[in-house]
Amino acid sequence: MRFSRYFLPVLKETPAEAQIVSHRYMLRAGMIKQASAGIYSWLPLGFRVLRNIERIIHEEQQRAGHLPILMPTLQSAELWRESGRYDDYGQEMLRITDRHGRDMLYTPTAEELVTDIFRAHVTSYKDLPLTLYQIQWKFRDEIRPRFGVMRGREFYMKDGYNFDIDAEHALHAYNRHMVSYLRSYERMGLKAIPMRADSGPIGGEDTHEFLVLAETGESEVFYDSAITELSLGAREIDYSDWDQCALIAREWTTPYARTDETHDQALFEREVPEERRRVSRGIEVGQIFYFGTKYSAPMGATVTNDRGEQVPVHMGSHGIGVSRLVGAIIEASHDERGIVWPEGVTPFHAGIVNLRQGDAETDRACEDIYAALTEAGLEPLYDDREERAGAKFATMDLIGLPWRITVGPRGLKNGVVELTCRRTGESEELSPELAVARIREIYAGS
RNA sequence: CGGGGCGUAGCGCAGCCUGGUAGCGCGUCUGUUUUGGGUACAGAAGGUCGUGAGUUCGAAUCUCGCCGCCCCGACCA
Repeated sequence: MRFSRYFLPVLKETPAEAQIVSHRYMLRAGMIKQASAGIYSWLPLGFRVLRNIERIIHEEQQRAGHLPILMPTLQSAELWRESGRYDDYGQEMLRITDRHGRDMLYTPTAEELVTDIFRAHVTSYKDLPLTLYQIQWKFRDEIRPRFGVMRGREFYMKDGYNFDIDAEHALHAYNRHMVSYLRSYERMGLKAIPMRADSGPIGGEDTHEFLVLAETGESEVFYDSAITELSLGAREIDYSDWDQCALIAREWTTPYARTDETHDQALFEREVPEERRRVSRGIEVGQIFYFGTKYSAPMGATVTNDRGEQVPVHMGSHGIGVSRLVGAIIEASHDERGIVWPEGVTPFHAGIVNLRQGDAETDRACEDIYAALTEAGLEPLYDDREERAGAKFATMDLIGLPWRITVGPRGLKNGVVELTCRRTGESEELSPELAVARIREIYAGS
């Protein structure tokens, strides 16, 4: 993409309403524009990141055997009366009346609708296990939206639902989700810690929240520092292997890690040696639940088991805040100059900075690099504006592309360009061909 | 919803107290200049002062209503 043909309205000054760093940078980098309180439009750069996160989640969900579907944002109140949540959910649920006076609502979550789909089509234990998920807009009429996309009223969320014949199978689904979530966050360059949590309005018995450590987090968290050392890395995972999933889940849930909701100071002090105790803040970026037959029983989502009995299915649900993750990643990865995107979610793989726009040789060198990267299946952002070097550098730093190739007449005289890592600030001079090769290497396999 | 604050050019703000018909910086446009970390000079465009009513000869400024946004609290992916 050429900067001159892109829509990237960067701001030099910070809009007054933005309080936290991710919100400030998202506005300054031209990623979002507020439409009203807690509701945002996504501009091209922000939309790219949102799509990248979404893509990773889709890939990891399907790798775990889960099936993507898409359910409507507007739902009839009827199903919600059936589960009893129409009255329970409270003011947070946005209620709408259609022209016939029918009660509708903008979905805050979709247990009812997915259960309705399930009971209409699944009748035998032989069709289990089944896990359906979607990535869809949700609306929760928060009392006080704030922090940009971190606590919007409208937000983009992955929500999944597993249906299993009994508690043991549902437990495997729970573990499987934990592993698939850990993998997803890792691919996004995030350290997200599963923490024992409260179930809130979803209800249920077992639940973990995934927290990204950041000073601006809304939850206070208490954990054993050992947990931040854990990593899935290149481990081969077989999602149909109950033991492997259970082992990984145990690995991540054994060290003490809880939010203020469930924190137990005495247990914390008993279990964790003092030098490993950490008290910090975290951003919730996902949660998984097992809630048994809470919805299946009242809504009649039953199957016939192998003894010919009608039994309600055991269910769980799982959510990842996709739009919130955009903010959370920035909170976890930025410096005083701007965003530092992890390679997994970056809106463009590399930036090309032309230091002497209009100089025939420099222009051509930039075009060649641009073509070579594009040829390699990568998406560069070429800053071809008539701007001074300083302005171009400042923009690149702000929008946070992890790699930058700087091309100027001075270097070209010696046959070199500069390759700079946004995270470390380290630069090296090398030939244009080598610079392209290095970038290809960095993104190989992703 | 309780408490606090704000709404003036695309963005950041001053002007309001003490009414006299709107200004600064950045950005934008034109030209010249400059070119390896937000260049300099000259010129230009751009505002129903959130909105409705009231007071007044006269309202951005005073009064009341409404709308919107932000911050603190109780709640949440």
